[in-house]
Amino acid sequence: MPRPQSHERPYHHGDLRRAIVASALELLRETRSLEFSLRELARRAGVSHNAPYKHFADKRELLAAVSGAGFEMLTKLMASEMARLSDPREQLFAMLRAYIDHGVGNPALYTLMFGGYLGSPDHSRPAIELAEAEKAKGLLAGVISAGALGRAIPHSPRNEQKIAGAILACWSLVHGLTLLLVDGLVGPNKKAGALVDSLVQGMLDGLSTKLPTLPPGTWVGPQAPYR
Amino acid sequence: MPRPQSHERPYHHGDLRRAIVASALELLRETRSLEFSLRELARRAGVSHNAPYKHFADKRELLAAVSGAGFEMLTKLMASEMARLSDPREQLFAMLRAYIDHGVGNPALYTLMFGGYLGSPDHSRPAIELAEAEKAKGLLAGVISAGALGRAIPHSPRNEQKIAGAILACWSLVHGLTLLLVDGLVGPNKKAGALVDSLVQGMLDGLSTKLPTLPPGTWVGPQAPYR
DNA sequence: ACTGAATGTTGACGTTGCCAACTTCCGTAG
DNA sequence: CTACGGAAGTTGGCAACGTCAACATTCAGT
Repeated sequence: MPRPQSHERPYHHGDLRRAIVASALELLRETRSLEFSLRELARRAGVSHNAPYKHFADKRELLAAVSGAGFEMLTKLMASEMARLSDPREQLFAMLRAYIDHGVGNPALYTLMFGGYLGSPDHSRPAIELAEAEKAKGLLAGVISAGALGRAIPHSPRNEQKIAGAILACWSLVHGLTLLLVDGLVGPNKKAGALVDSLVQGMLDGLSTKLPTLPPGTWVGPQAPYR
Repeated sequence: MPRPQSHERPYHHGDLRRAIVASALELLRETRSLEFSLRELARRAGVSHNAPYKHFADKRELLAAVSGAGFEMLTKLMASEMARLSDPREQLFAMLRAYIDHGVGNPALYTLMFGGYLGSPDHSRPAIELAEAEKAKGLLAGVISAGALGRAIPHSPRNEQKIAGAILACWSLVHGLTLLLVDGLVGPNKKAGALVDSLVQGMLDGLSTKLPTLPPGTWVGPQAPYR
């Protein structure tokens, strides 16, 4: 009398963790909202409302994993865009466009990644996220170091600070623009590609001639936020 | 038998709406987290858990009001910083610094304002917010139009597009940088002022010589987001 | 074959956002 | 002056949520 149906629902899901993260990504994309419940994810995966706790200590931890997956997608996207080109300058542009597309194409995910959900109480981002975010930034840094600024500013120890400045400037610009687009504070965003092109173009030209030197003690990378 | 205490708790609070928004701002600043409950606010105001519903239809509406208050504070801050200077260029720098300070000094509020909490289902920001955000942007636009780009690009119909580009670039840069600082993805942020100075400096110099022309059809201002 | 660790389930608790019905108070029309 | 209608606040209830504790099932290694 056990098993009226044959091999339905084998008690152990097999790969719940992945299934849950996948469902979360799906939900984010579909609903464009980040207010989904842990229980809903469990339902979608066809398990009980408490099963996820065997894989995530917290809802927070779940969100961190989802965010991490988002960063992973982002780096993959940027890397593949970049791989099709050889000129560093063009690579840079392609990457930045990909960055924006990723954000605009999946606003809820982007908001989760950068919206500061995590790091509320102890204001520290989960390690998973930081690692993935670092990779994304590394791509940017690589291309810029490789000469996206033109040969006026070659990559040398002497230019370290200036290059760091350029990286930060690019990242900030693109990050901010993406958020503004996603928020609908600026538009229309059909032409986001062309938009960022012209902005970055102008900025890079400026940076190449008169690059900002970051104040000493500033570095581009993660650390304890606030204060 | 009514009124054992004298005139304690006069049943009608007097100015609940304001009190609630104030409490919310306080909570945001204190806890640096945006996960507070409507009921908690009611408790703080010394009213029942349902009183707020006489002033806000929704929690969303409450949050929108708080966000609006945040924009109001922001414009006030920027305006007062600006008023103490006369050179447009210096005004611009002061404003941008103020913008960043506002965000870094109150991360939870900033995240609420720009984190895309609102606009989930129908993806439209509450009107109150949009209006306030427009004012903030207006200040920026004013200063830039007034000549912050130097006399190479005076304010004339011919330069309309270029000026719009500069506004967008500045806003994006500062917005993105603020978020990165708040998120702790970049640091340390003690020197945020100097940081933005050098970045904007470089960018403006670049923009002044070779200003991006925005693709036709792009405008800087709110509209329906996504897609 | 036995056992311990993974993994999933059931049931419960406190809290939350919101709804409905009731009460208290104030301004104002008659 | 009084009656009354609506604004503002209260009480109680509901379903859903995040989380905890206890229990069930399965798998892996001896």
